[in-house]
Amino acid sequence: MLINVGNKEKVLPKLKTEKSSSKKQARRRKVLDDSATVRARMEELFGKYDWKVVTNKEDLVSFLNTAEEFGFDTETTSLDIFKGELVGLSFGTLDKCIYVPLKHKVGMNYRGDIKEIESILAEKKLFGFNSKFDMKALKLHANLNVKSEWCGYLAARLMNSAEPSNNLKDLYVKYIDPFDETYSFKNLFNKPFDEYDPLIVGGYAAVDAMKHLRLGKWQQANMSENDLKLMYKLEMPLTHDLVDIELTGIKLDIDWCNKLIEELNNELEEIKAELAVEYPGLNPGSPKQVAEWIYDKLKLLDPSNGRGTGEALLAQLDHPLAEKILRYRKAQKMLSTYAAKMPADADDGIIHTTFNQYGADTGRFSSSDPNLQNIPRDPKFRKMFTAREGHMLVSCDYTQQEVYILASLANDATMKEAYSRDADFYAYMASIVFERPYEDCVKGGKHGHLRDQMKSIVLGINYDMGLSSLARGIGKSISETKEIYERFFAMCPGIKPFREERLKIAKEHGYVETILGRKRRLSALHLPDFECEDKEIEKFLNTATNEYVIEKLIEDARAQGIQVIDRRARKAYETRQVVNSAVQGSAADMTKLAIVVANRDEKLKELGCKILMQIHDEIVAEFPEENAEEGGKRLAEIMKDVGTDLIGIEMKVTPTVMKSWE
DNA sequence: AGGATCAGCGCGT
DNA sequence: ATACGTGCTGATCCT
Repeated sequence: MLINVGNKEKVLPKLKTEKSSSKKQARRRKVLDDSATVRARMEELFGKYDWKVVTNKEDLVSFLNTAEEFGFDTETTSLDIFKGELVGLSFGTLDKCIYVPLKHKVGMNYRGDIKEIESILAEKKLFGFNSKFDMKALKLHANLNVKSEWCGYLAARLMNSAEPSNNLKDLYVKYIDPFDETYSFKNLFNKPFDEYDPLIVGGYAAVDAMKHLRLGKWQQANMSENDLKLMYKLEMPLTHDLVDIELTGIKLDIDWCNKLIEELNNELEEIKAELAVEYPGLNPGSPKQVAEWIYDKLKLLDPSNGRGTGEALLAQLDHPLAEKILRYRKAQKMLSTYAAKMPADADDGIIHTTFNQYGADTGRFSSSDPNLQNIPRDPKFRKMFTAREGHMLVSCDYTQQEVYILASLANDATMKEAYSRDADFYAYMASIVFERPYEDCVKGGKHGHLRDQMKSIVLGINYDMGLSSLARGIGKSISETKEIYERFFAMCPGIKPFREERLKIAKEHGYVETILGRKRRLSALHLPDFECEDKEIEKFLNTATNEYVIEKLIEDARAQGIQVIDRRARKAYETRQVVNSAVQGSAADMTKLAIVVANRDEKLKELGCKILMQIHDEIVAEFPEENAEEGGKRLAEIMKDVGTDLIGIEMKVTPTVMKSWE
């Protein structure tokens, strides 16, 4: 496995690490291009390991008979399994490993059908790293069904959501062998793996399998009981489900895509023609050029607040140029990211996304290549995705999933009461907090706007919004907003203690937990606001309360060349993450568990249910037409029961049956 | 000329 | 000083 997943810097935008320089160095290292050099480099890296190439069934079976647990790995010619080939397969014990070449263009390949070892593999515990990729590749290209016991990537994410790198090589050096050299496919090889002789490069593949086992065993021995449970009850079953979900894919309505493409292209041409007349030379896709027109040539805005050209800013301008730019960007986005992108990514008219089941540090999924979790709400674009012949799509979504979870985690009597009534939640909450009759607070009622305000406030609580941004959101003054906020906290007595309790735990232990005990690590909350080489200044800064005095002191100290570390922004950021992660991460727990349970439900199996995708609080599945109605009900029921069991509040799930997604 | 990376932007829950 | 993502284009740096 060559993918480096989930390895993004997640820090305040301003903070930088020294990571980029080492990457540059790696890039400069000379690529190996002649076989003698490759041979020498392979020997240098893998000569110390006990590895060999296996090309016949007897040797393979006899190796597999030596142990019960193996690391495993696959080699492919592309990270997109639908474009690439399966080139080989490797297995490793803790000290021996083998490479089984399947489709090398040079040297000898395995003689026989690898499918024949399926039953042997079923008896073994296979440790992978991002093993979903390998399972997919084996299933797609060799019809070989494998269920991995362990995924080192998922385990690493569970053990430390803030791990600086989730790359196998980095984890291996950090936890298993500090003297092992890190290397990557790219700086070892300059042509596809199948163009090398397995006898020369087999070590590269075989050793990874061994490393997978070594890392996995270390993780099992060192992770908490609860993390182990999450692996075995949630993430591993889920990763097996995702193999099928991703391989199944979702059908595209190509004709409809083409229609959208044509429409958008026409619109873009029109706008470009209009722009060319009055604003010659302007590329509307270039923020820099747009800024030049707005700030320099037309002087529509004063650049003192920066030279941004974002939507909110342009929309205020009320100028034909701004209006055209916005229309252009919208159409360009819809075309390049959606309408044209989907058919381009499809394989035989089917979209196979890749879900990263631990994509976010909260535990949420992400989706890529293509991302199916940010398809525009506009039904025009959702309609690109359609059910197969004779089938229907069923979409089930949790109603206000995160708000239910907030009510449960905070154990807030008012919010729980709101949910126990069969009423509009936000309208009910508005009627309590603003002390108005419920009927007046419903959508379209006399005080319907209070419902909208309540919605913004609850969203604000979830993101731990500051007063000023909330005030902007609901269109009130800061003091009015403050009053509303205070009334909300008074009427919902669970919320404040919940925040404080979570924050206290986070400060003490450095993490916040979801309902299933998934941990999100935070690094700065336990540290003081300020650190300074001059301890007297440090003490003063950390005890002072006057904002102005603090700023002045920092300024003076820095002017004298005294370093001051100011963690206030980071700590405020992490404070917001504490509140949100508990809720967002618990929501992720809920939807993940629902998929696992649904995929094991006998009735759904009988009904021919195939789950196609997850969009955080929504699961989309496909059923044979005649079963869709019943299947939707069953899927919704399962989701509801899983959620209700988890949080102790009756969840609501709405199924929708449709031919195309909407 | 073409690849890698960054900034700015905008789409979703 | 609103949480979590992916990915496009253009700009820029590098080979």
